[in-house]
Amino acid sequence: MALPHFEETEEREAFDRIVETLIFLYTESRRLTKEQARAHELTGPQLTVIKLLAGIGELSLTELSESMQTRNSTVTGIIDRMESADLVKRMRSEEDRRVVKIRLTPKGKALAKSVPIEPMALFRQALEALSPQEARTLLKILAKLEKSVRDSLGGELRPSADSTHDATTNGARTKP
Amino acid sequence: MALPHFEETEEREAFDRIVETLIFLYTESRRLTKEQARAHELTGPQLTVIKLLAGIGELSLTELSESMQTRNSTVTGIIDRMESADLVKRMRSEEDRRVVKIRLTPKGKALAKSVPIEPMALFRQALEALSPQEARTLLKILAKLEKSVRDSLGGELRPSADSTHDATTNGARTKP
DNA sequence: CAAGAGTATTTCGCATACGAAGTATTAATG
DNA sequence: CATTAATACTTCGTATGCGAAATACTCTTG
Repeated sequence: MALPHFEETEEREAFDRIVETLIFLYTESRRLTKEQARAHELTGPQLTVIKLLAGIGELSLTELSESMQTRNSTVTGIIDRMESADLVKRMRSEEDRRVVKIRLTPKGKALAKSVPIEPMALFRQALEALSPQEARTLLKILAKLEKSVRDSLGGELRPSADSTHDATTNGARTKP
Repeated sequence: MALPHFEETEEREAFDRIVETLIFLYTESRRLTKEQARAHELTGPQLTVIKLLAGIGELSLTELSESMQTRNSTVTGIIDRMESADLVKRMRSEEDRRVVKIRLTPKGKALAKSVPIEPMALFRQALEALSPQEARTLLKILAKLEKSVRDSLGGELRPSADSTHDATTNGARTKP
């Protein structure tokens, strides 16, 4: 417990800078995604929905909300607006009538093909500045942080999110 | 240009996971900050404002919005609500009458002292799981990413943000 | 010093984003 | 089989968060 005071302060500064930079990267990527999506009459989250559905075909509302790391009530609104714009349609599941399946309409599919932008493209592009070695190291450290966060959150986490890594996330994986 | 196809795919996967994890860390930290702030009748951004002002004393609206990495119009609303709650007060600057200076009220100061939570506390706490070596490496890689993003954004960035590192950010630095 | 360019904030409309409560449906329990 | 618990969504109210336009003021130039 007798850590030199100097190093402790230095570490605090480093932590501050890490948090700061992380917020910058996230915020700026999001902002640019939104701006680019706007050129195609879409919002950021709507672009994410389109890319997710184009890759997978059909998702329930809950699957969508988990992939996008938001709550169901948020996605309900997004899908409402996309349905009004005829980009997407809702269908009740046959097996479980509580479930709503969401699919692209022809218009939605056409749009998915014509829009080249990936969600969080800015961030992806920035990653190419890293050497493969650095990318691996970054991933390893982030995974450790993720584990630490999940442990400290304990039971508070959304149920599905704690298994492996299949939450497809905002970063719409075009081909699963 | 003749990279083995295998490695290229692998790298894409790694990029996806990095983006995914980053979003997870940001989103979950934000969510918990909000939840904890609520115990003190505050929202997440309001907590950030309070911690920033408690550390520095007085900030203009633009300084606040840069520190929080949001737009002026967003902060106007946050300050409106905080002013209604008597947590903060607006004062016109003497030197430049366009500028609005924002300060804590006595009630705001009291609250700042009684609330132990730092914004993004979850994320800060997770950082302690890293070794000093890992923290240094993470910071270095994130800095590289930040530079890459700033370069590709070019002139699009908010003017003040490209100087050094004084943007205090969401991660309210209590003592400047 | 007057006209125009530039800056700081606000206002407005819209789209997330969240939690709490409500509804419909399915599963679990006795 | 009837309750009760659990799950999937929706609805509602509130708070961001953003860009575009308006307002008020300051700085430049001629």
